[in-house]
Amino acid sequence: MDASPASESRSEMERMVPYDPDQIEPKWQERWEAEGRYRAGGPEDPRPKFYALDMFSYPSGDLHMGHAEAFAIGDVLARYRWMQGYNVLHPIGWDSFGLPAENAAIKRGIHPREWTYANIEQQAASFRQYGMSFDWTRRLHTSDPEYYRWTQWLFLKLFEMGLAYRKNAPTNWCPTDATVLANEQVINGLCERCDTPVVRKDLTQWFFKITDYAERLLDDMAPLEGAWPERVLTMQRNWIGRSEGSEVTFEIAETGEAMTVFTTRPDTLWGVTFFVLAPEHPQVLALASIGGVQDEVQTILDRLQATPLTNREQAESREGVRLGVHAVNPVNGEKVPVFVAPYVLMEYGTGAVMGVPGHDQRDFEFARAQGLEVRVVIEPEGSEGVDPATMTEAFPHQGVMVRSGPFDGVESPASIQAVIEWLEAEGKGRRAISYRLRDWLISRQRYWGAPIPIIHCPEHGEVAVPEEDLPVKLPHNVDFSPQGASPLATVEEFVQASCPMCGADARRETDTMDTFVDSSWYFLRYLSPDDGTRAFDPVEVERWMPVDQYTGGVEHAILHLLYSRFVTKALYDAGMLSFTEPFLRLQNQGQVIMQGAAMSKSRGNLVEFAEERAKYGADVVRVTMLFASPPEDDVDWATVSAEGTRSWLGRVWRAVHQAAETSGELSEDLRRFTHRTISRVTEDFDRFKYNTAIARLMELTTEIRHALDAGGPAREAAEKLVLMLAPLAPFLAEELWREALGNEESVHVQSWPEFDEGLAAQQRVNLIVQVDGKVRDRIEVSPDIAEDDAVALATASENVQRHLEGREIVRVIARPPKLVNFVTR
RNA sequence: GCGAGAGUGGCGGAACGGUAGACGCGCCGGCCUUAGGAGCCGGUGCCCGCAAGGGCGUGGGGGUUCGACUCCCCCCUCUCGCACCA
Repeated sequence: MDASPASESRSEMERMVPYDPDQIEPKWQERWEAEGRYRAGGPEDPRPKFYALDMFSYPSGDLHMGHAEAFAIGDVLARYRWMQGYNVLHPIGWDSFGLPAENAAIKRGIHPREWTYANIEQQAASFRQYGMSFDWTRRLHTSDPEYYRWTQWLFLKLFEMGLAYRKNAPTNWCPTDATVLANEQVINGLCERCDTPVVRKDLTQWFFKITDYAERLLDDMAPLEGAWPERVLTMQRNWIGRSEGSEVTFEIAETGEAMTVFTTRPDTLWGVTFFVLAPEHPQVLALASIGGVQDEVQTILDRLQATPLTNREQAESREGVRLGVHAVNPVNGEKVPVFVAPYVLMEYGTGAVMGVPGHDQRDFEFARAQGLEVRVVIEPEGSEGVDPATMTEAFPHQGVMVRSGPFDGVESPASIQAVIEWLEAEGKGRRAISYRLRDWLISRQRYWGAPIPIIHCPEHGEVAVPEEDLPVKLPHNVDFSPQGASPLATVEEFVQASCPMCGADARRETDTMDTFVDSSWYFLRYLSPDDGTRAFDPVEVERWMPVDQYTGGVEHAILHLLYSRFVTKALYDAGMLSFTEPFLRLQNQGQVIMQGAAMSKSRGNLVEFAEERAKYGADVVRVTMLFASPPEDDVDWATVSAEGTRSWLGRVWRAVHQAAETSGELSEDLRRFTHRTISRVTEDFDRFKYNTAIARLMELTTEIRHALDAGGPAREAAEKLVLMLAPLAPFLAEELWREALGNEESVHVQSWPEFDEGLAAQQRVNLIVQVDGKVRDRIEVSPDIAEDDAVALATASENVQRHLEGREIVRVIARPPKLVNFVTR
């Protein structure tokens, strides 16, 4: 290779200022801000709208590389849509209520508010340094009274609709910290903070009736198919856990009271040999007294009471207490013994099950442990009978009904339907659907959250705080160290209230709301963040919603996304929204891990965004993240090369500067390559495949380099390169666009480059010639080569001739211009 | 156990059923340099061969096809969710 290109670029380099992010990034950040560059257009804006939403940040500290990944992906899309001519709304806010603020405050002796807002400021500064195209005028924090006022309004709305209610429920309780813990805060049965074994405690709690929406939450997933990641939809489906079956009513022989069970297999009713109640079932103690076994039952209850909800070992045992009463099987009048056993859960179905040991593994194990009869009433088709005495496990599959009275010989699955219809006709049961989904427990005995706007009146019970009295403000000076009750209960002036209905002395609710309530509607608040008269402006909501693209981590696959969907449907039912699904498309980005492990402070492998940014610059961090893998895959920061990215952006820097000095028509080759690149990069952007888009841009950079080294013009190609680089490396692109290429206007208001189909098409392609499927030659041909010509060329190939020697061609597969395959014998 | 997804060079990763490994990291060689951890040019799946060329290669085994990383069946491994859901 000739040495002169190298020396040429060397002299260029000596004249040229080197690529230095520190010199360009702060400058543009300030100017964009001053120009209001990313403010969404108002109602008069004629462009089509695009609502690009990123899952907002929890202010637990400064940004780390996980944020860098997630927000880079969201930002590239927003910038790309701007360039495509959309009016883009790309807001940012903070999910700023929550337990970590309290924990940090307790640990450091500062107020949660101080800690929270200091972190927010730090994150906001980092976002700016990162080049995020946020509309800062819409910024919100869920812990601001101006925001949580409307979270309280939402609560009242649901309360009014009968969707918010209070009931007694078991919770996780840490005896040392004297507080309730979320399930996530119980690690292996221990309190995450003090390692004390967690126990169960029944408390009266507020719930949202999300179970009323189970069916719709399921049905409305249909249009999300293909637009949301499949696994998120699957997780939501599993979480809702719909089971079809029937309810069947048994009768307690000794008392005559009805006892209903839910079963998905009513075709096994003739195999019932016992009946089991959950220990917490409300009838248990009364029934136990009949058989005189209250003490045994109480022992189980006490032990359960001391067992954390998350500890399942307890329930895996097959212990149980015979209550001494009997249940009458409605299908055959048989009396079977009633037990109480911890393997039956109060939370699912009716808290009572019919015991069918022949066809349910848990029932089978229980029967063996308790010495109960196992009866086979379903047999595999064509089997000559199963002996219960020698069974080692239940037969839970479908089959033919036997020993089932009128249903003998009926096969499943039709048998299930037949039995249900028969039960309904006989008045012994009915078709039923059971869900795994429970109501959403939203009360927290915590300080740093939105107070629940309810007043407890001795006369009128739970009374809504009148809307005009909102917000119910969080008092500032509160001892928020864990006491057992909500810290707000210790603030007498907060608690004291008068009943809005009768004016009598009353007490304010002291629980605060789960932070998932805050985040279940924030995407609506962005649309009119300063409206002091209502939660959201319906006109703006009509204009912007639903969200066109939602970007965030899979960790919210269930909770946040399910809650937001629920709240949207509830507001639709309230007549306040015209749509029932908030997010049209969902994009999950992968996690950023470090040396094969999830990043965490405790593991000591947390990579701070600020450090990487200081080392490489924002553009390099962005591009490195995006180039490492497709957005949905995990990225191990230890295995990616920011150095490689920096060196590429340096090449871009030099090539564009040098190309800017050239003028005139591009060479045919470079022009075609440029158009081809635009075509492919556009396609990659549309598929969110930023990694391959960057690879294409790297190739274009190399082509420009070659053209320059050959002394040819490259300016036009460099311009296109910079335009396509703009969403990915916004600072560098802006600097090159305005300074090196000398444009007046920002690169970020330019249109995405167009390409000419004809030019983008390849003018020479490789014709693959195969003999029996093995590649024997590659011939460069025109893309519009005729089949005959292709076969002729292929036949003429020397190497192909060698392989055809002595063989008979039985078939020729020709797919011009790509392939000719000779099939021989 | 159930459900979902994934297994491709030393590494991150590319490949409408049609050139496997684009692009990058790393490594090797060259150029330029007083020097270079800068830049530029080239090479780089494994094996045989000076080369031309050939053989083998996408977790394993079958199948469909002229042709399979890609589609179908069975198996193995890994990751992630859920997990006594009656």
